[in-house]
Amino acid sequence: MKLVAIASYFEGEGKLSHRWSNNDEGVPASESHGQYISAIYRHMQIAISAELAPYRIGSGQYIFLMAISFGQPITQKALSEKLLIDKTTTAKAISKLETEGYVRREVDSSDNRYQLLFLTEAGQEVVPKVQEALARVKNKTRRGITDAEYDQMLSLLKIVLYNLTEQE
Amino acid sequence: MKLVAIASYFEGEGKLSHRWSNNDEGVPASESHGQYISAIYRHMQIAISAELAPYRIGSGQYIFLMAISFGQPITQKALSEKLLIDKTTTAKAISKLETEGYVRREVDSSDNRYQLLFLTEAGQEVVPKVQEALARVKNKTRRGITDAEYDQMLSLLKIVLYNLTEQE
DNA sequence: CCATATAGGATGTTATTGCAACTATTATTT
DNA sequence: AAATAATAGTTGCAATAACATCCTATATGG
Repeated sequence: MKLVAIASYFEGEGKLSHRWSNNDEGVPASESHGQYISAIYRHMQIAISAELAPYRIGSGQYIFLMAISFGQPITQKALSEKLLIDKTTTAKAISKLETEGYVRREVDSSDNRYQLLFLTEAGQEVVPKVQEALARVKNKTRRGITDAEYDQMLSLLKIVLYNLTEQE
Repeated sequence: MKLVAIASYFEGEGKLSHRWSNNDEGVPASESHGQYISAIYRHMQIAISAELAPYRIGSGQYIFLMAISFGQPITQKALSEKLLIDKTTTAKAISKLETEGYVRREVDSSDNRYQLLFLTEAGQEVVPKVQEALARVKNKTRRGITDAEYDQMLSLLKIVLYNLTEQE
């Protein structure tokens, strides 16, 4: 896939704006974050899939692997809430990670509804490699952005997410 | 789907940070935009799907409808490049819009490989409604963000997208 | 104690998306 | 002019993700 032009259908013939080509009037009021969020999401999926292919981990599974490694054991329900992902999506991602041998399920003996999730040995071993791969993608995509700007962007993204998920 | 907790697996037990709960040291270095981009993307898809359901337009089609309305006629190839979307995805989205009666295909007589895309009458009529629906989602999600901050966020998102798509 | 409600997961289906491979048309090369 | 390249689009397949629904286990109300 050749990526040539802009992401905004509001900009007509314009090219993807880089920092230095932003005009002085700022971003047009008609522009929306949605288009950029969407394009960034899709292309990050592509980049991460390529990075993690050697470990047979897809772009739909790595977040769960990382979350489990952060605080195991954890239940699927807790994962879903933490990552704001539907519980059925979580169930299927965990199944794949289990099939690949990275995650182990164990029924909580105090409440048989719960399945506690642990990393296997293979899981423990692969986590650092996944972290490195994710860091590579992150560093590539934030080139030319200062720490302060990056922090600001994250703060704003958090507000957007909050507005999307916490309202009425 | 109940959305309760945080989006970051780096934050442990923390809750989704709102502007006012950001600590003074700023965002931890380990946090990444990826998780927020992903969550925002998925929840925007949900919100937009709900808004556009009455018109039988899915979250995968509205961008194409808007882009066609912006500058018709246009080819699928041009749409794909403009929106940074794979051409096969474009083909399928256009098929749906055609089935719903919003878009019309016409072979370019000067080069039979091209199919020029136009809005139908129904398409012309639905576009303003789609714009309103998108504006509702946009306005909801940018509550509490000033114009200047929003502009800054878009500028930074553009850099991220540029880094993802224009590098080697 | 039993009926109902609630909670955690699993399964089936559908929509979005990208890749590989293909067809058809135009452009280029020899 | 014939063979080969390149271009626009389509089709088949697989992965991600959500919704509806169901199952099982625990909690709660009568």
